[in-house]
Formats: sequence, structure tokens, C-alpha cells
Amino acid sequence: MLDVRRLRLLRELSHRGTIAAVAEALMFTPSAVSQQLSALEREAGVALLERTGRRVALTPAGIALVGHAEAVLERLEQAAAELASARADLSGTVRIGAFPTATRTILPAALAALAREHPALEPMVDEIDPAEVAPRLRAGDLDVALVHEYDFVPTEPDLALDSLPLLEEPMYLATRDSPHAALPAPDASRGAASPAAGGGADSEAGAGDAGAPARVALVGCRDEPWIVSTPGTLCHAMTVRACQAAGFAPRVRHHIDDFGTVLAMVAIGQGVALVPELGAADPPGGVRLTSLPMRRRTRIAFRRGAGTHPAVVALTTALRAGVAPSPHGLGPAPTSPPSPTSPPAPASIPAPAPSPRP
Amino acid sequence: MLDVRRLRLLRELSHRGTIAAVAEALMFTPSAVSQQLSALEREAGVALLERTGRRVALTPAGIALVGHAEAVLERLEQAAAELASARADLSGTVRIGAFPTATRTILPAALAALAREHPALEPMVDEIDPAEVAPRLRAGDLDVALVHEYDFVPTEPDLALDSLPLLEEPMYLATRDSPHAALPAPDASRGAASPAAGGGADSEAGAGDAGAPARVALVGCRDEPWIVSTPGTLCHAMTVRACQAAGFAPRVRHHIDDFGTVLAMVAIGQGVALVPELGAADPPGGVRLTSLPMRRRTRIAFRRGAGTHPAVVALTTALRAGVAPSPHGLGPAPTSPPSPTSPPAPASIPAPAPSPRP
DNA sequence: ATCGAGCATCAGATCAGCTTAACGTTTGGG
DNA sequence: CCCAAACGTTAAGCTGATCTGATGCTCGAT
Repeated sequence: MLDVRRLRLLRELSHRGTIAAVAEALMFTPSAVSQQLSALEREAGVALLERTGRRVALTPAGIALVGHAEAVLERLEQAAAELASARADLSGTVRIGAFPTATRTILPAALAALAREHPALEPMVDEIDPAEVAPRLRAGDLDVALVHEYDFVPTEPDLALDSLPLLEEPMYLATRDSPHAALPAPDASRGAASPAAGGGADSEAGAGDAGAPARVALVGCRDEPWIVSTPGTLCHAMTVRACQAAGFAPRVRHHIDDFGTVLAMVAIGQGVALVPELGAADPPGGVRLTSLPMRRRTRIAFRRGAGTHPAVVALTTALRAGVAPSPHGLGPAPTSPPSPTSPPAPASIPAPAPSPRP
Repeated sequence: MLDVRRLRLLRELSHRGTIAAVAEALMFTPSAVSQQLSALEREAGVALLERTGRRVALTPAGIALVGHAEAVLERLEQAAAELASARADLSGTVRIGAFPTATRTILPAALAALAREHPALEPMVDEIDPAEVAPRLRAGDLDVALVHEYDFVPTEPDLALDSLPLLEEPMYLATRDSPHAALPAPDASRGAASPAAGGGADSEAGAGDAGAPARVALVGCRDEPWIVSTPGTLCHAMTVRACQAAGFAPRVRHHIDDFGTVLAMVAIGQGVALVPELGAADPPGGVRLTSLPMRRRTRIAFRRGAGTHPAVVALTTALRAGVAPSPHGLGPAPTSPPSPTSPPAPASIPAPAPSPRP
């Protein structure tokens, strides 16, 4: 009988590409992974890995086997979920991954509700960029994660993961708002003073192609210094891609992840930035927020098969309850098909942007 | 992650009922099985076994988990089958279980063809009663098995196994055929001299209810001594049930498994017997064979998921080729729906017969 | 009441699998 | 062109999981 633990190593290898990465992800030494994969090949009787130089690649048989591994692991996840449902009290720990903004805005209320409903359930939160979520969910480091996806930043599907929509929010262009501004006024300057008041309702082109109108708003800032997130994060990719789509490459001055800090920097004229509504809940004075027709969609991701796990259900319920009745303009995500085959969670930042660079 | 080896123990327990039986089947000591199941319960966090006196029973959670175990093991079986397909040469050993008659009649030709087509494949044959096939397939002792099922002997479905039809043959009542017979002549005495000549085509009621006509033929022998197979075998159950359905309990004189020997005993007047056509290919003189409207269906059984394993496919092909062009009256099984969800293989001799006893 | 079947537990032995350490190879950069 | 970092493999040693064997208990049958 094929060893499922070894199949799991193979699956990780198919995602990460190198044995060293698999080892790091699953907390082993590369030696152990190498030995176990060799053993797997031995019991399979077929070559699964092709040693090419200092790198390994999966053979067709290896790729096929990964498919079976995914199926088996999914079923085991389902079994674990059913067992957890059978347990009388919902106890143990849930490891939650969340991007920084979510940790501050939507998570606290959800955790409070969770503690009220299930006192024995101990949530553990990890602040983590969505780009790292997929590997850590697969590896079992995390059980649930809040991720977001932006227009312009495609998400590649992951067979091992599943996700449900949570909310959708508009994006804003943050510029300095001073009467004697040296900044060129953005053309589409209908900017609301605070999105918390006006809400997301004033974003004109709700769902259509976000390219053209966004370009109009952005090109006015093509010569401004930009404040973006740390390279490697999804938010960094988002800003760069949006600018590329508008036809220019942003001149980056600062790398700052926290949107509160970003807005403070904008207020003192250190640059412009793109911020999502949740990151601009309480903007400092002197910042003009221009609603863009780009949106950010936040989803709840988990391992495929774990969607019925009571802890996941409880957290999902708590998160939705915390989002739905909110007076904020950001509505809950349109109750889109909550099918289990809905677009999976994002993995990592892929492929270069298709737009040309001047 | 749930340990699949332990899940396999749980599945076996659900079939066999006692830890001791599981241990014997999987070549462990009861101690090891007990420890592993305890460990499984610990990692499940729920009670899976209910210790009731000196016996264990599965809890609802345990039963549910068995369902997942079946699914996981089936998928692993599929994976193994696909890997074997990817292997260039079909080599290794196939362990085949077959009932004695099949071992002598249909298996040799198939093994010869198999050796011709796949010289590197080494078949190992175990002569075994169909009643024991299911456990041994599940345990991995066997890879493929020839089993048969009789009218009157219901087969209980087994989620872990799958099967394909191979052939169908009529049953005969064997009685002494002497001019000055002290035996009462069977009413439906149209007996062909040799079934190999007349074939199964002269059995009147092909598929209909076999009860009534069979009763007519059998009741004439209600006072004869009977020769039946060893208790515990499927063939034993078949004769007893058929007689019960005809309204009497057979007076058993001999327990003999080999149908050739049975017919020899019939020829010298030691009793009467029910024999399938394959068991009566070359009957000795002095035996009258009366065709009955009962049929025996032979199937090829294997673990669910292994249906695409090249070794299984090769053996199935060889068996079918050996049966189809045969000049014998016994046709190949009517090409009934070869769906993978066709009636699974027989397990063991179940439930008492519904017919009353005088 | 006694016996045997079945299961749990404990101590000891065995073996699979992990880590450390050392080595060969490849590849990208200076 | 050369070097250093990255990657994978192998050998040796160790640890923990798991199996065996012995013991004790409970229950049902003779």
C-alpha cells in the first residue's frame, strides 16, 4: 500500500519544485525528504522524479500520482472534519492566517464572537501575507486563512485548497489634499472626504472592466513618488500591476506595509498610494481619497475537504456575522455561488503583467 | 493527519467484528491491533469502539470513519493500478484465488495465455472457497479471485470489492443411471448423457424464478442420501438451500468437495448430488445428469479501484478469451452491464434461509 | 463454578525514519 | 574563467514508533 505521508511529500514537491523547499515547509531536513521520496519511488516501481542537474522534476507518472495524492488527502481532511463534528464540544486550537489589515479590522469582532460561542476553542492568529497562505495551509501550519485578491493580480488555482467569499471593497487612490497642492489634481477627482461616510457606493463602475477608468485616475500620478508595500507581498504586486496597466511604472520611494502609516506619509506629502477601504477607515487630515473602479475581494481559504470542519464553519459564521450588519459601505461579498468548486485561494504572485512598458 | 494504516485496521474490524480476527487476517498479534486502534481513537478525539464486555462494537463515528477509509483505500488502489500501468513491462506476481473446479477447468488455459502475453508476470494460484475470498482480497493476500454465486445463496455487497461477470453455467442433478435402478426416476428426467454435448441450451427456464421447476426435479430425491461439499463452503450452502427451497432437508451421507469424486460416488449408488456444468465435463458411466433451471454465475473479483490494474486487466482478458470461443455449451456470461458498480463480490455465507423446514 | 475466548496493558525488542555530517554536482555571478 | 552558493545524495548513528510476548481482567458458556 502506498504510504500517504510520502505522497504528501510528493504533492508538496509538485508545488514547490525543490526538495529543499519541501523540507523547509514540512519541518524536515532535505535528507529526510530525499530518502522518503526515494522510498516512494521504490515502492511505486516507476521513476517519479527526474534528476536534472541540481534540480528535480516530476515525471508524468509522478504528476499523475500527485493527482491521486490530492484526492486521498482531501478525503482524509473530510474524515477529520467529520470526526471533529462528532466531538461534543468544539475544542482545540484553530490556526488562523490573516493579512495585517484584516487582523485589525474584521478579525477582532469575529474572535470575540467565536470566544462567546465556543469558549473551548482556542484561536491562534498569524499575521501573514496572502502570497504565503497557500503553502502554509497545505503544510498544515494554518487551518483557515483570510486572503484577498486584487484586479490585475491573477490567482492561480490550487487543487488542494478551497475558499469562500467574505467581502468585497473598493480601492482608493490616496493623494495629498492641500489647497495649495503642488500635486497635479487627479482628473477623476470626485474624491469623498472619508470612505467611512460616503461608503463604497460612490464607486462608479462596480464590476466592469476596471482598466480604462482606473488608468484615467492613475495616470495623473505617474510622476509622483509612490508608497508601496514590501516587495513579494500581494499588495506590492497590486500597485505595480495597476500602474503598469495604466501605462507607467511607479517611481517607488517608500516600502510600507501598514496602510495607516502609508496614509500618514501621504498626508505629509511623501507620495501617493493605493489603499483598500479597510485600510482607510480613519484617514488623517490632508489626505484625499479618490474612489477607483478597482475592487479587492477577501475570501476565507482552507484545505479542500475541511469546509465542513466545525471550527472552520464556526469561524466563517463569525466572520460573516461581523461583516454583514456593519454600517460600513463595504458590503458582504455578493452571495456568489458558494460552490465548493469556486475559485480557489491565491497561491503566489505569478506571471509578469501583460501590459507594455513605455 | 489520520493514519491510513490504522484506518485499514478499522475497516477490517468493521467486517470481521473482533480484534482477534483482524489481527489474524493482517498477520499481527491482537495486541498490536488493539494498540493501533487505541492510537486511532486518540488522534480522532472521539470514541470509535465501544468496549462491551469481551467484545468491541463500532460507534456511529467509527462507522462513518470506515466509509472514509473505504474511499481512501480505493483511491490508493487506483493510484497503484495507474503506477503499474506506467511500468514498462508487466512484471511481479499476481496472486489469484480460485475455487477448485475453476482451477482445473478454466484457469489453465488462461494461465498459459497469460504466460505467453506477459512472460515476466508470475501468477500464484490459491485454491480457495469463494466464501473466504472477500476477506483475503481485502487483506491483500490475493489480488484477483474467481468466485461464483448460486441462486438461493444471496451474496452480500462489499464496498471494498468489485467484480466482473465471467461466465454462467447450468446446474445438474446427478443421479444413478442404471436400468434396474432402485432409485425413483426423477420426474423431469430429460437428462442429457453429457452436458458437454447437449450444452446448457436445454435448460428450460433460463432466467425466470428457479424455485418451482427446481423443486419438481429435486423432490423426487428427497429421500435419497446426498453428497454435499464440506460445511462452510458456498457449494455446501447451495445444495442445502436448494433442497430447503424444494421443501425438504437433505439427508447428508458424504462430504466431498471434488465434483469428479462426487460423480464417481453417484455412479456407484452412494447418493445424489447437485453439480455445476464445469464439474460434470466428463461424467463417468452410470450417472444421469438432469438439467435444472438453476444457474451458477462465475465472476472475477478484485479490490475496488484495482479494476484498471494491468495485471487484473491481463488476467481478465485471458480468462474471457479462454471462455468465449469454447465449444462448450456454457457461454460467456451475458455481456451484462460491466459497470464498475455492478453487484459486488460475495462475502460469506449469510442469513438463514427463509424457507420453512418440515 | 470453572473454563475459554476476547481485549487491555505493560515491559522489552525491533525497525523505520529522522538528523548530522560529508560529498559531488550544477549554476549564476564576479 | 573561477568561485561560491544551492541542491541533492549518501553513510552513520540515534530516537521513537510499533510489534511481540506475558499478564490480568471480564464475560459467556459448559
